[in-house]
Amino acid sequence: MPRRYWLMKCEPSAYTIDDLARDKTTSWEGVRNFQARNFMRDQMQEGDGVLFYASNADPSGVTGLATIARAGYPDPTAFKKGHVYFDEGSKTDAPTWFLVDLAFEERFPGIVSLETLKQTRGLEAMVVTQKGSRLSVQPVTKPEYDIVVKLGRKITRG
DNA sequence: GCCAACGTTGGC
DNA sequence: GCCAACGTTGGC
Repeated sequence: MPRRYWLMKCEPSAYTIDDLARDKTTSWEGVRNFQARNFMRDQMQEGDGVLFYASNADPSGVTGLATIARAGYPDPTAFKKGHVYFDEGSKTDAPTWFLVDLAFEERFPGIVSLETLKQTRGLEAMVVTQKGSRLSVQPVTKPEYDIVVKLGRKITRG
């Protein structure tokens, strides 16, 4: 299985690339969307590349890189009664929700803004640049990933 | 804070 | 199985 590439969104008020740099690894808990769940449960493999995307930010955009440190496994927060991510329908013997672990890889010197992504040739088909795209876990092609990495390392400010 | 676009739910 | 109503996402 060749290495795959992904984009994962998070609001800065919840978690940032700096938090990940500090923590080294984190569990991507709380995703409650079936499409995103399916990617994490069925397709993500250890070592896959991740574009870390800050949504609802100023500006929104890719702030760095991570790798998948652990492939999909049941989201423990779904089983915790009283937890914000608790889901009564998710049973330990038949879990509804899954997550992956991320490992910090790189923090870009600036943000590759959504506007930049939209204006960059080769990224026209990226899910995140499509109008109304709300999916928080998205597949990214290797050419797209490479272009964003190049942009991220080049950019000098947010 | 607004609101368009989207996903989910539930009545029928 | 349709679809209106509702809640959420996320750019602006």
